[in-house]
Amino acid sequence: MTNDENGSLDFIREIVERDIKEGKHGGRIHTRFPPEPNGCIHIGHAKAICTDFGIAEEYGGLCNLRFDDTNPVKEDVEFVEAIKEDIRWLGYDWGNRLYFASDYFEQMYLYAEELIRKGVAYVCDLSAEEVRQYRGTLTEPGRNSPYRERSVDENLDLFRRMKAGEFPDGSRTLRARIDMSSPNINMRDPAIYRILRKSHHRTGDEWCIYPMYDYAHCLEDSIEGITHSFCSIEFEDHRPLYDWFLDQLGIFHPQQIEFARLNLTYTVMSKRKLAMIVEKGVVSGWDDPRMPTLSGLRRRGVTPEAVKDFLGRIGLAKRDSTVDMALLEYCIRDDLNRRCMRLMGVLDPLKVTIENYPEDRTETLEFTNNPEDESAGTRSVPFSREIYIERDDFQEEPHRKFKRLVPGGEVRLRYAYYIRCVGLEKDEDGTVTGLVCTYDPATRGGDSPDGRKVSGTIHWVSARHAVNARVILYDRLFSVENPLSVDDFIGTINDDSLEILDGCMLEPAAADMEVGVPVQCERKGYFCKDPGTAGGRTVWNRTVALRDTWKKILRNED
RNA sequence: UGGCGGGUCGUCCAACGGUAGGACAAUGGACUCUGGAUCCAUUUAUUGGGGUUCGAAUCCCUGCCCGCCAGCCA
Repeated sequence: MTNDENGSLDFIREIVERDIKEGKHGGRIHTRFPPEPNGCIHIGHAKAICTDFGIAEEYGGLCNLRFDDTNPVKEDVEFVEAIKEDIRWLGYDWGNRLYFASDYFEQMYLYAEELIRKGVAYVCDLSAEEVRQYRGTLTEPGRNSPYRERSVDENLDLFRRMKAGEFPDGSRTLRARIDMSSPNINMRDPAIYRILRKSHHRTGDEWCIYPMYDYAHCLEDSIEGITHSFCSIEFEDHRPLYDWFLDQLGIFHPQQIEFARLNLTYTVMSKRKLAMIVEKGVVSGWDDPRMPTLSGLRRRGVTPEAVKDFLGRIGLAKRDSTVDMALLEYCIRDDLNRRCMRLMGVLDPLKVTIENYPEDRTETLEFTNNPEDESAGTRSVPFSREIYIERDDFQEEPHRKFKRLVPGGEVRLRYAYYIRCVGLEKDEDGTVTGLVCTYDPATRGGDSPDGRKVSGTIHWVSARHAVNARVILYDRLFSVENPLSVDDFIGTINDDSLEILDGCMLEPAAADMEVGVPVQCERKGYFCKDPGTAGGRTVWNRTVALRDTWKKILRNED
């Protein structure tokens, strides 16, 4: 993500380059990625990760990983390891700079006492409800708290007793003393500390007061010597507060810069909403291959390179936008096309008997592993009298533009032989249950010596050698571009987002494929082996389908 | 209706006072032992109105539209 598709710098990199040029912070670049450990990383977070880590990398700087764990009621250790794994998967390294906001609780407390001594923070006894009433509204100024004029000594005494656990949860807060009539509601004496008796995943019961985000975050950045603090656009009107705390304390002052978060069509990108569909069992978990989470994409077979390519293409700006899922799919195909080994896999098998091929014979044919990459070499694939082809590669009464197998017609079996359909078997319902074909021995390898052409080439698998597997087809999780445009976004879930196919027939090489490594099943799409199994058979996830021009032809006829 | 931030092809991003360009998508064609990939071509945009200027997407004024903010969440 050096720059965007145009070769021009995004506004953040412009700022960074200017700061380096002007020698700000001695030309030092130090960023941080500050996740709250309360959910899994999704591709929207990946945009932030690639901005934070990517920019540090590009400009010879450092990026810290810091868990922003200031709210023990929402956070959980289980997410800490998962988040670290996702960042590593993207290819980033925080070295020995793994931090937790909770590491700084003592220092933050000391800074708070300093604010009290300066007369810019006070202990307020108003209840949460009262605070709300005093705050005013968007159009009306707030009113000063009756506790706003307490003396420094009284505030200090009260704050220390808050810390000592003398007061019940929620009974008091420490607030910044700024301006209750500020048009920016964030500046209307925001809370700095709340009383909360909840065991913290790292500090246990050491604290019963916890700092609020606005107060904690700027301090965390300052303590770590962060030069550029990137965050999403909704924090823009928190920036005056970020700056205020730092200025009051007179400590190292990082620059907060906001950019637009990523939205994608046909999905949702909020931890809360993703958590909801996990909890409701709409998907199998955070790593369900339909989820926009990094663990979901990974399980589906998407590579970090594809994700990073995508992120590089969408750019970095302030205006809110919704990127077309088709672009992500393009990036995935583009990446996989170049790297993936090809395999023959028949998803909906139709048995073909080649009547002039000896019953007891098996021969070995050489297949190209990847036409895009000669170094990928070749492999041996067995051929025999009975094979499977894709059911929809045969049409008894062909569409006028159909180029595959038809009664009496000839087609090429990929890298094998020309075959001609000479008969078909049907059950009592008239459903085709098998085909009888003849092959031309002279076309071995797939070329005819007489130069005659066939209209199409289809894939196949030797019946006797096939690996029987379950294949799961995934589609977009939601049926509408913007699920949040309706009241009940759960109602727009795409009922066809998952399709289980049993009895799929894969060529023998499939058995040797590693879990999670995507391959291209020619003419069908990209697939990878899932960690799970079904009835002793392997399960394959479809990463993404190949572009399907045939489907488009049919669609455009309607 | 208070504040802050935004409005450029269908979508995303450029153009930083000097020819509005790229990518994806779409459409048409070429090629092809994957109806894949590749290649070529085509369609489509500066939020309205005023100004400043030789010249405005860009600067100014003024409408309009969109997003965010009234947690003791982050």
